[in-house]
Amino acid sequence: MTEAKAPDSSRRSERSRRAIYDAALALVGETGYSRTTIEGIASRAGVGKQTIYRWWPSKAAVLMEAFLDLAAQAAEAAGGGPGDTSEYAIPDTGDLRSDLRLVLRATVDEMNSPVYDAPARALAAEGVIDAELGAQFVEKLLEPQLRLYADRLRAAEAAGQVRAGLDPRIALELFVGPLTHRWLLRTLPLTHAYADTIVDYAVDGLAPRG
Amino acid sequence: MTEAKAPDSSRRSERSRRAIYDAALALVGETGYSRTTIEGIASRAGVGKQTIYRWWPSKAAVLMEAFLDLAAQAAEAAGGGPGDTSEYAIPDTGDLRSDLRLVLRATVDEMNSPVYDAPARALAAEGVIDAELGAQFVEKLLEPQLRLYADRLRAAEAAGQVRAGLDPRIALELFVGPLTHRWLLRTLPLTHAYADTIVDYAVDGLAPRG
Amino acid sequence: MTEAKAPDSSRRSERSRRAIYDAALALVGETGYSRTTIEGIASRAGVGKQTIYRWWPSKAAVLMEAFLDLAAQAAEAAGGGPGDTSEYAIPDTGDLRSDLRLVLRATVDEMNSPVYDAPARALAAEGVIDAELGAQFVEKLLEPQLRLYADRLRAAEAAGQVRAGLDPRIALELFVGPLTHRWLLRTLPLTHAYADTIVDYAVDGLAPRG
Amino acid sequence: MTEAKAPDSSRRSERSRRAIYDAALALVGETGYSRTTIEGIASRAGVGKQTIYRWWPSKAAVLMEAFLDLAAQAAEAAGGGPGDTSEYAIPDTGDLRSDLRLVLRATVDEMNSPVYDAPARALAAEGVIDAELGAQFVEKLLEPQLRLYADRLRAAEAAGQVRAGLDPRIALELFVGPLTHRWLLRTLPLTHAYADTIVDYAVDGLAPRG
DNA sequence: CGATAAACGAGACGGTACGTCCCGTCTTTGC
DNA sequence: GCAAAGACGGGACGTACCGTCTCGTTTATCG
Repeated sequence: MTEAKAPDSSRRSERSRRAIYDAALALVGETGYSRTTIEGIASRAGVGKQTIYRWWPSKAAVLMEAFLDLAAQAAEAAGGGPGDTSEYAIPDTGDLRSDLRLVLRATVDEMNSPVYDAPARALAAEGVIDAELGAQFVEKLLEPQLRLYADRLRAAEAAGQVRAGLDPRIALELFVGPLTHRWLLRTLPLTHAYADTIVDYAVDGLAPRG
Repeated sequence: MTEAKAPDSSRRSERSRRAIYDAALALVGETGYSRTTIEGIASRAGVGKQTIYRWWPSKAAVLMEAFLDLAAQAAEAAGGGPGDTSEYAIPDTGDLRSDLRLVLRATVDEMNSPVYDAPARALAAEGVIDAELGAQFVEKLLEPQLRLYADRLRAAEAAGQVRAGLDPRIALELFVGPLTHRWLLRTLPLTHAYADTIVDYAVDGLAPRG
Repeated sequence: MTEAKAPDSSRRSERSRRAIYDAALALVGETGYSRTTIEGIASRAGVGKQTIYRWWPSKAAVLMEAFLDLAAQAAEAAGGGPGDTSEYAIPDTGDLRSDLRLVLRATVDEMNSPVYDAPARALAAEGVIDAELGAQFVEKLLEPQLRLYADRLRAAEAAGQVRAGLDPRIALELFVGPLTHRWLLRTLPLTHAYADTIVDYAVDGLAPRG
Repeated sequence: MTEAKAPDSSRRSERSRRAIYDAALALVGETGYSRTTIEGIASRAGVGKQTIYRWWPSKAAVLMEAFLDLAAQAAEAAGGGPGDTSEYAIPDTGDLRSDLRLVLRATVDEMNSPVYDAPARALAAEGVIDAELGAQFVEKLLEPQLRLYADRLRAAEAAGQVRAGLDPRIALELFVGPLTHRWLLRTLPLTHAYADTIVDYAVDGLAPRG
C-alpha cells in the first residue's frame, strides 16, 4: 500500500521552492527561529501555505533543506563545481597539526558567520529536542564532515603520526567536541587562537606513545 | 531604577511554586518541551496562569528554576546538607586519570538518566537559540561544574601531572566538549567506555612534555 | 479607501453562520446576556473563536444579527414569503382605535414572549449604553415598525380621524413610549387591558378638536 | 441564625465611601460603564478592593448608591435642606398643561446633562437586563418621581381638569413613556418643544369627555 | 489610657474570558 | 489543472478582572 497522496514531484515548482528557501533563511536570520512561522514563510515567498505543507512535514524540515541548499550552493561556488566533493577533504601535507589547524580555523570562521550561524543554530537546537530531526541533522550535515576527520586520522595513523589502534570516531571528537561546545553554549569566545590550542592539546594526546 | 510592577515576593505562595516546579518537570518529561505549555503547567499545578506570569517571564525560565531546584534538592540529598558544596569537588587522589574517569562516568550516567535528560536537554536547546537564557544556563548550571575541572587541573599542574603553563579553561573542554557533543547531537552512544577513552586521549594530550 | 483585511464573504461558511446564530440565541435565552461569552457561543456552535471574530466586531453584533435573522425567519413564516412586507402594515378598517388596539396587543404579546424577550432586551440594553449599536438597533429593528405607525397616522389624518397638522413622529410615541417603558423598566405588568387603555387615552389626545 | 460576617457599619470609613462614589461616577463618565471595573474604582479611590466587596455586592450596586448620593446632594443643594421632599412636588397652579410642561422640560434638561446621563443610562441599561437591579432602580429612583405625577393627576381629577375615573398610574406613562423612549433609544432629539408637544397631546387625551 | 478587634490598603491567589496568532486541513477561484 | 489565497476548527498565547483570601497597619471604641 503506497502513500495515498504522494505529490508528483516532477510537477513541482522550482520557483516556489527557491522562494521558500530564501524566505525561510531570511526570516530565521531576521527574527529568529521561534518567531518564524510557516504562514510567514509562505507569505514572504508569495506562496500558498499548502505548497509548503505538500512538500515538507514541518518548519524545521523546511529550514533543514533550505540550509542544505545554502551549503551546497556555497560549496559549488567555492569548489570546482557541482558534485565535486573531493575538494572538501582535509589536506594531508604530512603535518597533521597544521592540517587540522587549517580546518578548525575555517570551522571557527563559519560558526562566527551570521549567515550560517542563525539557521545552523536553530537546526541544532531543534535537533537537540526532536531526536528524528537531530538524526537528520547529524546524517546530512555533520556526518559528512566527521568522515573527513576520520579519514585524515586514519591516514595519520598509517603514517605513524598518531598512535596505532586509535579509534578515529572518538579521536575526532577531541577536535569537534570543544568547538561545538563553545559554539552552542557560548561559554567563551571562539577564536583562531582557541582552535590552535585545541589542536595542540589534542594532537599531543593522540601522539604515538614514547 | 527599579521595576515598575515588581510583585511582593514576601507574599509569594511556596505551595504554588513547588506545584509549578513539579508540574513543569513532569510535563517536560512526559510530553516533551515543545508540547509543554504554560496553560498545561498551570492546570496541572492547580494554579492560575497569572501566578506563573507574575513570577517568570517565559516557559523556559520556569523550567530553568525547576531544574535548578531539582539539582539543588538532589545535591542536598546526596551531600552533607544544604549549602555544602565541598562534596562536589573532583577528588584528588594523585591519579588524575582515574579521578577524571570517575567524574566523567558520573556525568555520562546523568546524561543517560531520563529524569535529568529531558529538562536539561530542553534548557540547553532553548539556550542555544536564546542567548540570554543560554547565558543563564551556563552561569547557573554549567559554570559551577566547569570551575571544578579548572580547579582540579590547576592542582594537577602544581603536582606536575600536566604540563606547566596549560590553560585550564581550554583544557577542561577536552573532557566536557566530547561528552556534550555526543549527548546533545546523539552521534554515537554515551558509555563509560567512551568516557574512559576520552580521558585517556585527553590526559595524554595534557601530559608534561618529555 | 477599503479595509486592509476585509475577509472574503463569498467564501463564508453558511453552516457556521447558522450555528452561531442558534448558539447565541440559545445561550442568551438560557443563561442571560452577560453570562453569554464569545467562547461559549463558539464552543456551542462547534466553531473556532476566530470565525466569530472574523465576521463580527462584538458579542452584541453577533446577537443583533442573530435576532434580525430570527425576526426575518418569523416574518417569512408568517407572511406570504421572503421580501413581502406589505403584510406588516397596520390595518386600516376606518376605526383607528381598534386598529391600534390590535397592533399594541400583538406587541404586548411579543414583549411577553420569552423567545423574543431575552435577546431583544439584551440588545436594547446594550444599545442604551453603546450609541453606535443603539443606532443599529433603532434603524434595523425599531424604525421599520415606527414607520408603520406613522403611515397609519397619516392615513388617519387624511380621513379626519385625528386632528390636522399633527406630527406623526411624535404622535406615535404616545403609543410605543408607554409600552416600551413598561417593557424595559418593568414598572407594572404589560397586559392587553393596559394596551387598550393606552390606545384610548392617546387616540383621544390626537382626536380632532371640537 | 444571623449572617456569619455582617460588617459593623458603625466603624465604616466615611472617607472611603465618598472616594468610592466619586471614583465610580468619574470612571463611568469618562470611560463608560463596561470599561469601568471594580479594580479601577478601588485604585482611583485609593481603596482596597475588599472595602468595596465588603459593602456592595456588585459594580452596579456601587454605581446605584453613588448615583443616589449624587441625586440627594443635588436635591439638598437645590431644595431647602436635607430631608425636605415637599419641594419636588409638581406645582399645582390650576393649569395642568403648563405645570406639566415645566416638569417635563426639567426632565429633558436632566436627560441631556452629561453628569446625569452617563450613570443613569448605565443603571437603566443594567436594570433592563438584571431584573433585581431593575427593581431597585425603579423603586429608588423612578418610583418617587412617578408618585408625584400620580398625585398631580389625582388633584387634576378632583379639580375636573381630567376625566373622572382615569387611572393615574397609566395616565402618567403618556408623559414619561415618550420621554424615556427618546432618551434611552435615541430615536430623535429630546427638546423642550418635544416635551411641550407631548404634554399637549397627552393632556388632550386625558381631558374630560364632553 | 492602653488593649484589642475590626476595618482598612494592598495585592497574591485560582479562575474565566478576552482578542490575537498560528497551526494544519480543506475549499474555492483565477490564471 | 494547478497553486495562490484564505476560511475553517482548534489550541495556546499573554492580559485584564473577577471575587476570595491573607497580610501588616491604622483607627476607634471599650475594659
